[in-house]
Amino acid sequence: MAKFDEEHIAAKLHELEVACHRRRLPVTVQRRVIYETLLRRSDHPTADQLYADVRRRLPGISRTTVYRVLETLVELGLAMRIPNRQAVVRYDPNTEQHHHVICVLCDRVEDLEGVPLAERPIREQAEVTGFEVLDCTMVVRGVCPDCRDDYRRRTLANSS
Amino acid sequence: MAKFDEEHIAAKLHELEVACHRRRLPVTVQRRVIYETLLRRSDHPTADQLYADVRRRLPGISRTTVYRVLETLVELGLAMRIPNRQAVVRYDPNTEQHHHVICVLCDRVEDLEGVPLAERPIREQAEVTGFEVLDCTMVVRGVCPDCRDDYRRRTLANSS
DNA sequence: GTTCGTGCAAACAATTTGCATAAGT
DNA sequence: ACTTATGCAAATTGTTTGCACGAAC
Repeated sequence: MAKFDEEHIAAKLHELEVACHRRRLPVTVQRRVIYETLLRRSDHPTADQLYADVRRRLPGISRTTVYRVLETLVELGLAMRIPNRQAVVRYDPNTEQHHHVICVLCDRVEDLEGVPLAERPIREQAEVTGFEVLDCTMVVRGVCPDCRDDYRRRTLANSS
Repeated sequence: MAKFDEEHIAAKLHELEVACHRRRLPVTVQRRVIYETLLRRSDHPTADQLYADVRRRLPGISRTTVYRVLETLVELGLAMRIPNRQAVVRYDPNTEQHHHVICVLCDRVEDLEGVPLAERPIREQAEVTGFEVLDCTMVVRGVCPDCRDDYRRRTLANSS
């Protein structure tokens, strides 16, 4: 799995180069390191979490750059923003269609793979509104295992 | 339709009173006016848009109160937050299950009613991750009619 | 009368912008 | 050489908090 990961990361970094060349954007160290850092995390980090992480390899990097590079990655189709309930953007390097569960208490995000979505009816309905559909994602709100006890406690307190 | 709307709004305002009593929360003017204003809009307003609107009826109201009351409405189950790509929260007084299309350019939100979602497989998959599922919504990203030309123009420019 | 809400001002956090400098091509 | 990105500091935006006063039960 480790070897596969390295191969996977190398392949993805190559994709970054190709995408940059196609758009005539320079392949900077920052872009490479930020993308690689994002690829190595599976926890859908926020820009600030990535900043803290990237800083260890590039101590001089600025927070601004992290924000800017992440948006560039989104434009290049190499990352996606996850819509979440808080006013913090989270990023995911997996741009294949998949869904997310978000904990309503701690805001943790988890992937839901292998749920083929019946997109057809949604696309059709969306086109009734005049929208041109780009993609659809399921956002599942829930309570993660770590917060379950806390959640039960609160719910009981409210219904009293 | 107008008469129905008024009846509908009266019924919903009554729901607010019931919900407040049940939780032993005072039914304040602000709560009533903010909820009614939200009910009369179908554009999924942000807290700030509602503030501007509510101000006309309650000139002395503070922005803080609008934010606080909206969160109370969510807790009471009378409104829901819509996850959107920007760092701005939007509110919807329709708490029935329904989905949303969001314009990637202007961030406008439209309802998608009548798309029965096959929730079963999603819930099952979510429970594999250990999450207790509360609800699931489809988030469709797309381009609204007003932004379509702009979008086509940008896309062509990028692929050149 | 007691509890909870409201308004204000100030704090905060996440994100964006303008501009001079430094890299990448 | 030329273009585009980067780093810094400052500005902006959306939202939250502490506290004194006022309204609802």
